[in-house]
Amino acid sequence: MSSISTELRQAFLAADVRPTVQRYAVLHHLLRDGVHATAEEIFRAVNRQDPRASRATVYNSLKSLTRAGLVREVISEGKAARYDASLRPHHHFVCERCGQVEDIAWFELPAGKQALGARRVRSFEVVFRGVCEKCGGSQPRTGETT
Amino acid sequence: MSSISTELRQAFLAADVRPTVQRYAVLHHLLRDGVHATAEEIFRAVNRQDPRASRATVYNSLKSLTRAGLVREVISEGKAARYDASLRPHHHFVCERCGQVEDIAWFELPAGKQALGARRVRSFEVVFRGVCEKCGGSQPRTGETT
DNA sequence: CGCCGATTTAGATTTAATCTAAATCTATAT
DNA sequence: ATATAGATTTAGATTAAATCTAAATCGGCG
Repeated sequence: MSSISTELRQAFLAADVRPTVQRYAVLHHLLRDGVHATAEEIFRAVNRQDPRASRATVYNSLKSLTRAGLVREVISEGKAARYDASLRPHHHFVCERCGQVEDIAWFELPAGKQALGARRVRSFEVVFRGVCEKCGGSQPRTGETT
Repeated sequence: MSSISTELRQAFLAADVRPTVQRYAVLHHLLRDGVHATAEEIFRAVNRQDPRASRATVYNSLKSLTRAGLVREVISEGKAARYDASLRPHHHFVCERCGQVEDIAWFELPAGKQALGARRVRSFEVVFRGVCEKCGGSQPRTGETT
């Protein structure tokens, strides 16, 4: 297994997180296109190859990475929390049928919406809910052959 | 204890949820201004007075009410899910320091943002993250006496 | 190289949520 | 009002998720 890439190493250092191979492995898995994994899934994925990481370390890593802003917890339907890499901002769509969470291209809010009284807003995201394409999506009830 | 109010009874029937006293008690607690309670908190609150509800019933009720759209699960910091009554739409603000979730007045998204390809969007909400007023909020770093 | 504090580890523990099967309740028809 | 069928509630057991513990290891720095 190769060492931690310079690019990610930079991200770790900039975020003041010690770059360990385990943390790297966790982030690496989440970086795979559109993955919204649970801690358990990450644990299994990471342990299919080197370096390994115990369950506790996966949780610890997710916590460090989340605190650092490299990862964030996404809205989840089930009980187990799901995470994704948050290097690029994006919104989310949650399917009410299958529970799948999809990434939505980033867009800004109308000016002024980010000012919320005396609160300091550091980030935001829009969470859409509905029916995904695979579960029915558009075509409300057209083309039904019955 | 009085019976289920006509108003809520209507909401239950319209949503096709059988109006039981336990479900009413759960919703009633969430209706108290700005409450974002966990199942455990609702369980304790409900059991301080009649009618009582078992833990399982609190979970069952939350599930029915959520499916019916009378209640929704809010973004939560900790592990236990939190719920609020969703009779009126609103957005959320999550404090990264204390974990508190606050309601934000409703506003629409710029036209066109609700169309997400072949997905059918049924609802959405904006989740802001940052520091709440009590934890520091604005005044970035003014008045520090050091 | 050798030290110190941060990190990792396996397994136990705690906490949250679900399941089970029997008892009870609600809506509807009589 | 009473009977009936199916939904709901219940206490407690069970499963699943996340955290904790204390010892071993690692990474960065002198």
